[in-house]
Amino acid sequence: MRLRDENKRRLIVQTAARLFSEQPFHKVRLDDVADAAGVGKGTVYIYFKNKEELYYSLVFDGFIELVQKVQTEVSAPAPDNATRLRMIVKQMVDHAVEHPQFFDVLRTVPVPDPDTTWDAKRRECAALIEKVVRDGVASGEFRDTHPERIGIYFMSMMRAIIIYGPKIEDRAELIEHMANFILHGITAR
Amino acid sequence: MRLRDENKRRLIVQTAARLFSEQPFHKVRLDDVADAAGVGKGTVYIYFKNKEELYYSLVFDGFIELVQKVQTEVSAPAPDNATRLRMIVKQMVDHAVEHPQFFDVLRTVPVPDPDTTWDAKRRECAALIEKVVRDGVASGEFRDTHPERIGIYFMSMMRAIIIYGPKIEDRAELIEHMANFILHGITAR
Amino acid sequence: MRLRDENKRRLIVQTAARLFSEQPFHKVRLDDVADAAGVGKGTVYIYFKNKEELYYSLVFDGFIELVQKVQTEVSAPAPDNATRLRMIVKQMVDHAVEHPQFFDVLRTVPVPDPDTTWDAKRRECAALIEKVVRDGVASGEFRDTHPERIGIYFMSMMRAIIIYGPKIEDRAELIEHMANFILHGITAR
Amino acid sequence: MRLRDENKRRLIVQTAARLFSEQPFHKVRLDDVADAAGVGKGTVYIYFKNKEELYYSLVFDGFIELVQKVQTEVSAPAPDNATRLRMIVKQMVDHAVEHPQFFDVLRTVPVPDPDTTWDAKRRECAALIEKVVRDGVASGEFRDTHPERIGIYFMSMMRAIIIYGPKIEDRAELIEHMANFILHGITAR
DNA sequence: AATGAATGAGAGTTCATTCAT
DNA sequence: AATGAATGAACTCTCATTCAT
Repeated sequence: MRLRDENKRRLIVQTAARLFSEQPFHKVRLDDVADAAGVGKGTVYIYFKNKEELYYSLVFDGFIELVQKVQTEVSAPAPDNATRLRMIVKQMVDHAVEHPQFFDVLRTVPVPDPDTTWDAKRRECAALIEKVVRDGVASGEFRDTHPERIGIYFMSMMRAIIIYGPKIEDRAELIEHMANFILHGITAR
Repeated sequence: MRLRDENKRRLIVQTAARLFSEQPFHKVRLDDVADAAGVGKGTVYIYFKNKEELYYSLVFDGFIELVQKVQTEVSAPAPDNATRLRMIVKQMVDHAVEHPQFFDVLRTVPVPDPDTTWDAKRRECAALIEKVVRDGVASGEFRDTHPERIGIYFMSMMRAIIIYGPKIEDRAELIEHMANFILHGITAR
Repeated sequence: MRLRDENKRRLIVQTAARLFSEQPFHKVRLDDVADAAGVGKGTVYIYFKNKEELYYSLVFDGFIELVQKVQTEVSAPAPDNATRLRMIVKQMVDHAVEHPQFFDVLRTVPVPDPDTTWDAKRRECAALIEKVVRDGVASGEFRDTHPERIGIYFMSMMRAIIIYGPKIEDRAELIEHMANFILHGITAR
Repeated sequence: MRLRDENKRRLIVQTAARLFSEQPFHKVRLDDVADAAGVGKGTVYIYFKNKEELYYSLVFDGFIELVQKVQTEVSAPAPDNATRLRMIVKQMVDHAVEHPQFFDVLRTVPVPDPDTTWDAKRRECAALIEKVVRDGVASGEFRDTHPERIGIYFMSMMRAIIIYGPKIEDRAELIEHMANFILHGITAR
C-alpha cells in the first residue's frame, strides 16, 4: 500500500499538516483530513498505515528537509564557524517561514519516545549544530564546555520564537538577532 | 457529610501529572487517573469539569508556582541584573528538578489557543524575564534590541534541556552553563 | 426511613410533581429535585426508597385523591345516573385544574406494568365510572354494550383534553361539553 | 463501497419500536437496539443522530402512516359524515392492530414539547377528524359546539382502549362500539 | 486504486445511590 | 434527621479502522 500517486500522497500530507497545526492530535479526525483533502477516508489508509504514521511522517518529512539544508550549510566552505552558524540560523528561519506548519506541528508532538524515527532526525539536526560549535571550540573561535547543549538550545529557541513570538515582520533582522544572541554567548574573547 | 478536601484535589493533580507526563493527552484515560489516584472516576469530575480542564490545570498550577518563584527573585534586592538572571535560572532549574513532570506535561500541551489561562501565565513568566533584561539594558549593563525575545528564548531553552537533554547530574553546573550562555550573549562589553 | 416530617415529604412531592410534569422521567435528576425543594439529596432518600418510588407516588397520590372524590360522588344521592356522571366530570375537571401537574405526570408514566399500585388505582377509578354506566343501563337510563370501556374512554378524554387541549378558560362550559358528549354523542336530533 | 440501505433503516426502526414498546425510553439501551437489529452500534448513529431522534422517528413515522390513511378516508366519497367517521374509526383500529407497537410507544412519549415534528403530525391527525365533525355540523348532520375537542377525544379514546383495554377479540365489534359512542353517546332513546 | 458504509472497542461523562460526618 | 462528597455502574456517543463494492 504505497505511493501509486505521489501527488495524492503530498496532498494528504499538506492537508494533514494544516489540520494538525491547528488542533491537537486527538481533535483531528481522519474524516476531517480526508474531507479536507477531497479524498475518501479509505484512501488515506492506502498511503499511510494509520493516523499516527501520517502524523509522524509530517514531522519526519519536515526534519528530513531541514537536516538536508543544515547539512549542506555545514559542509559548504565558509570563512569561519561563526559564519556557518549564521547561515544555519538563516536556513532554519527560512524553513520556518516557508513551512509555517512545521514548528506548529512540532509543538504538539505528543510522544517523546526516543526510538521514533522523527526523534532520530531531530537529534541528527542538533548534532550538526553541535559539530559546528565543537569545531569552533577546537579552532579557538568559540569557547564552550557543553557544545551538545548548544544544539538543543538552538533548536528550541527557533521553535519557541516561531510559536510564541509575534509574526515575523523582518526576516533578516530576526536572523541577525538570533545569531548574535548565540554567538556572543559562545564567542571567545 | 464529608467536606470538600483540598488534599484530594492535589492528589488527583499529582497523579494526573505523572500520567500525562508519561503519555500524550489522548492516551491517558480518566479511568487510569482515577484508579492511580485511588479515587472514584466520578470524584475527578467533582474537582474538575472534564479531562481537558484537569490537564490544563496541571500546566496552569505549574506556571503559577514558577511565576511566583521568579517574581520573588525579580523583586529581591540584588547587586545587579546579571545576578538576578542567574538567580532566575537557578529557580527554574530547581523547579524543573523538583517538579519533573511540569516540563514534560508542557511538552505535550496540545492546544495553542492564546486565550487559555495557562498561556497567560506563560506570558507572565516570560515578561518577568523580559523586565530584568530591559532593566539591565536601561542601566547599561546589558545590550539587546529585543528583550521580549529573550524571555521566550530563555524559557524554551529551559524546557528543551529538561526534555531533550541528558539527565541532570550536576545541577549547579547546568545553572552556571545556562546563565553564562545567556549573559555573554547580552552583556555589554 | 419514613415520615419524620410530613411537611417535608409533601414539599418534596410537590417539587417533584412540577419537575416531572415539565420533563420526562429520565431527564429529571434527583439533584434537581433536591435543589428545587431546598433539601439535601440524601434527604430525599429518607422519605422515598428511590427515584422510581418518588415518581410513582406522585401518580399514586393523585389517583388516591381522585378516586376519593369520584367515590364520594358515586355514593351520594342523585336523581339519576346522568346527573352522577355530570358530577363525576365536574370532579375530574376540578381535580385537573387544582392539580395541574397530575395529568401531565400521568402523560409520561413510563412503565405499563399492570402490577403497580398506581395502575390498580387507575383501574379503580375506571371501575367507579363503569359502575355508574352499568347502573344506568340496568335502570334503562343508558344503553351500552360495554360499560367497562366507557370508564376507559372517559378517563382518557379527560387526560387528553388537559394535555393537548387549549388552556381551560371556562371550566363550567368544558364540564358541560364533555358530559354532553358522553351522554349524547354528536348526532343531531 | 456499500450503499446506504433504506432497508437497514427500516430494520432499525422496527427493532427499536419493539424495544421501546416493551420498556420506557430510559431503560432501553442503544446497545440492545443495535444487538437486536443485528447491526453495529455505530450503524444506528449513521441513520439517526441520537437515541432521541430514533425514538421520535418511531412516533413520527407511525403518525405519517396514520394520517395518510385518515386523509384518504376523509377525501373519499361517502354518503354522509357519519359514515366517514365510522371509516376513520375503522382505519385507526386497523392501524392499531397492524402496528401493535405504535400506541405502546406513544404511551411512553416523554417530551411534551409542542414544537416537535411528531406533535405536529398528531395535531394534523386530530385536525382531520375535526374537519369531518365541522362538515357534519355545517350540513346539519351533527351538532357540536367544539369540533376541535372531538378530534382530541377521539384519538385519546383510541389510544386508551389499545393500551388499557383488554386484547381486541372482535375488531368489527370494537369499531362499531366506538363509532356509536361518538355518534350517539350512551343515553337511551 | 478508491470509496464511504459499517463496525465496535473504548472513551468521556452522568447520576442514582450510599454513607461518613 | 440531614447532608452532599464520593462512588462506579452504566450510559451515550465517537472515531480509527476495515472491507464490500
